[in-house]
Amino acid sequence: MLTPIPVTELSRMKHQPPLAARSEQLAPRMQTSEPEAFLPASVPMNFGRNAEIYAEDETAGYVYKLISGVVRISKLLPDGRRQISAFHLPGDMFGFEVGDLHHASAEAVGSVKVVAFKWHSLLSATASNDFVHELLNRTMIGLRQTQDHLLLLGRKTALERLAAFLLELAERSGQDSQDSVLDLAMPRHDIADYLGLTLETVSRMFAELKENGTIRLESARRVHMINMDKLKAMAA
Amino acid sequence: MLTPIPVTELSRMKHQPPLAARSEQLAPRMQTSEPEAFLPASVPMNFGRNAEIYAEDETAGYVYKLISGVVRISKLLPDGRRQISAFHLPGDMFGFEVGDLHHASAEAVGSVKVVAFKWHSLLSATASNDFVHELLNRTMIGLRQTQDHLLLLGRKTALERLAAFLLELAERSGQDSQDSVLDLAMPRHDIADYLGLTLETVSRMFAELKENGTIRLESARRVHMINMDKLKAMAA
DNA sequence: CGTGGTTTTGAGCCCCTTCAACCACCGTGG
DNA sequence: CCACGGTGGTTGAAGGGGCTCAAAACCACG
Repeated sequence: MLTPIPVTELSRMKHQPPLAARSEQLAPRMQTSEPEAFLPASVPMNFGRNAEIYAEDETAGYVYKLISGVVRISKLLPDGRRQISAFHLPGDMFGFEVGDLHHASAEAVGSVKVVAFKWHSLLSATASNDFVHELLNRTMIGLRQTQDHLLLLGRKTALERLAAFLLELAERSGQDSQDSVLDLAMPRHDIADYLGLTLETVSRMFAELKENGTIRLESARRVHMINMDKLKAMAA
Repeated sequence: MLTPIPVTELSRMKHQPPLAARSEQLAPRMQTSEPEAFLPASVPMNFGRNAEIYAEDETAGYVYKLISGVVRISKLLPDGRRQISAFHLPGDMFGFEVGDLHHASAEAVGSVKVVAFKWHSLLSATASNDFVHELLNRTMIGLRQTQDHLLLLGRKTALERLAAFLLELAERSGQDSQDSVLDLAMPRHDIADYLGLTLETVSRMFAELKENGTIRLESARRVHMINMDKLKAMAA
C-alpha cells in the first residue's frame, strides 16, 4: 500500500496554483493493488478551479493519477477555438505522452487532488513488465473511448451528443439506475467544448431533454435522470 | 517520456508472397530465426476493394500489419451514419483491441496486402518486452492522432478539414516538398466520412482549394500540391 | 458505345451559430 | 439587510455553413 508522501519540492513547481495553499492535507489513502503499489516516488498535489496541471507543448515529466475532482484535457487552435478531448474522473491516469512534450493541456475543472509520478522511472529497465501491460491497457481503453467520441463529433446531432454525454457520465460515475442524480462538475462551456457545440446549444438541448421528460434539472449542475431508456434511445 | 523503440524484428519482416485471401495456411519459414521467437504464426492475406478485414463486434483474434494498400477503420450508427476513425497506410499495424471484440470494422479501400499475427501469442508471458513497448508506442501515437482528429471534427470548418486531410496524407506518405503529387486511394465518400462531412461538401471544398490556387486536380484522385505553405495556413 | 460507379454542380433548406439581452445565484461590503 | 459585481445559465432573433435533394458530367471498363 502506498504511503502518502509529504508535499516536497515538487509542490513548489510553477504550476502549483496560488490557492493551493489552503489545501495542504495529505492525499487519501489508497486500498488497491494498482500500479503505484510498486512504483517509485509519488507526490500528492492539489489544484484549484481552472488551475493548469500541465500545458500543451510543455515538457512532460510526470504521470498523474486522479484522486478526486475532475480534470479536462484540451487543445486550442490559434484563434482560440477549443476542443476538450476527455474529462478524467477519480481513478483515471493521464499525462503520459509519446515524445517528451505534452500534446494537450490538463486543467482542474474544480478542486482536484492528484498523485504525480516521475515518468521516466516508470519505464526504466527495472520497471515491472506488469506496469507496461497496465499502461498499454489503459492507453488502449483511452483510444477506444476517443474513437467513440470521433463518431459523436463527426456524425451525431446536438441532442444525441448531449444524451450520450449524460449517459457516459452516469455510467462512469456508477449511476446507471433509473432516476439517479448526476452532479455535473463542469460548466456549460466545458460541456460545449467537449461536444463540439456552443454553450447556447448545450443549454437549449438541456431544455429539450427536460421537455422530453427524460431529465429534470434540480439546478443547472444537478441532473435527475428520469427516463434512462429513452435517453439511450436518443443517444443514437 | 517513452523513447521511441527502434524498429523491431516485426517491422523488418519481409512481406510474404501473395496467397489466397483469408488463407488458413501457415506462413513459410522466415529467413532469420528471430521473428518466430516471439511471432509464431504470421499469415499473409490479400483483400480486394471494399473487402471486410474484420467487422465491429467480431471476435478479435489477429493483429494485422499493413504491407500495401490502404485500410479504413470505421464505426456505424444504427441508421447508417458512418465515421471513419483512421486510414492506415503501409507499415501501420491495426486490429489490437482491449477486450476480445473488435470495436470498429476494418475494410480494404483498394487492393490490400496484410500479414496477420495471432494476438494472444504476442502478449503471452514469454513474449518479448520490446514488442510490448513497441505496441504501447504505436498505441500512444494512434491516441495522439485520434485526439488531433477530435479537434478537427469538433472545431474546424469544412475547408480547414480538407486542407488538414491533404497535409496529413502528404506527410504520412512522405511527400512534403512543394509541388508534390498526392494519389488518393479513397473515394470522396470515404474522405467525407473521415472528415465528418458529406461527399458533396468535400467536392466543393476541393473546388475551393483549386480556385485558391493551393492545389491542382489532375484527376479526381490525383492532387498536385501547389502551395503547401498556404495549405498549412488554411488548415488552422 | 452503353453502363454503373464516382464526382461535380445547382437550388433550397435547416440545424446550429452568432449576437444580444436578461436572469439566477452568491459571496462581499456598505 | 440589501446593493453590488461577477460568474454562469437561459432565452430570443437572425444569419450562415453545411446538408438534402436532384441532375448532369465524368470515367473506367465491358
